Amino acid sequence: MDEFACMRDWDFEAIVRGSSSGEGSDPHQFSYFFSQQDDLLDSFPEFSETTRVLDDLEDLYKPFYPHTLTLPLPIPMEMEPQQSEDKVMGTGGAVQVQVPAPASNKCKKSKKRQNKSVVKQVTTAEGVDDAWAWRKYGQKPIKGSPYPRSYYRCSSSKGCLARKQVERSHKDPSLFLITYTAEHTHPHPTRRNSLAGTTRKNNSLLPPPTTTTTTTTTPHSSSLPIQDDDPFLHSFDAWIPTSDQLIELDSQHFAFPLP
DNA sequence: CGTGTTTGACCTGCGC
DNA sequence: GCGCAGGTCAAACACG
Repeated sequence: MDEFACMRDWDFEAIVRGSSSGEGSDPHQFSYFFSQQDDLLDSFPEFSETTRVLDDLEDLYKPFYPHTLTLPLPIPMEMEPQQSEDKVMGTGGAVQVQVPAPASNKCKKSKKRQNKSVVKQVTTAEGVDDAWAWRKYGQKPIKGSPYPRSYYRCSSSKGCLARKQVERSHKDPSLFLITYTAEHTHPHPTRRNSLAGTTRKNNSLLPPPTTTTTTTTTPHSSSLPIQDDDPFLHSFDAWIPTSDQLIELDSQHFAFPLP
């Protein structure tokens, strides 16, 4: 019937609001990330198509992550907010990798805003609240994936350019891939601006309305309705470190320190 | 009323 | 140049 009906069962806000918040940084996450990378690519075919991010990442980081693993943590956070091309950090069971900017036109499929992004892989089991407030501004179905991609921008501060994209792995629905773009231009907020409008109708912590999908599949719609039925909804926010929160591992690589 | 989500339309980059 | 796909805008609406 509605091919995309299943999408409604996946609430991306679960990840947007959720994900890690900087604790539990485990260097082994890096190895996990790369060991999972093939699967990750399978899970996100559109990723392997639209960007060569992960390939680049592997090339870039494989020589480095053993070094990262041996890093004594915590590390004094004294680094200048360097705008490095790529950074690496791991938080709260999630894996984050700063995606290097594609070299000029090397990446054919690269679109705008490829300049600076962090790819973060998280699972639904992860979730610690974070004070970043994200405002959803779009959702699009992604070719090759049954799950739509959601687009969020930081609403903690006006003018903040931080954005993130959230999409779910169709192979392993417990995995989400969050891509951060740009950095927050403001201090980490202690609390949200407001909770108004954060939930709609059938919300959050309610159990899924067993196949009550009021299909509004507009043939040409770029957006798909989703249900707020994810138990992790509102439970946490995704976290993205500012440049001054990162620890420089070498001239190009960074990690976030354990608390 | 302020802030959030939803969603159709529009914009832009890329491949053919 | 055209079509496709991804990314963004903005109006309408929901919620506290």
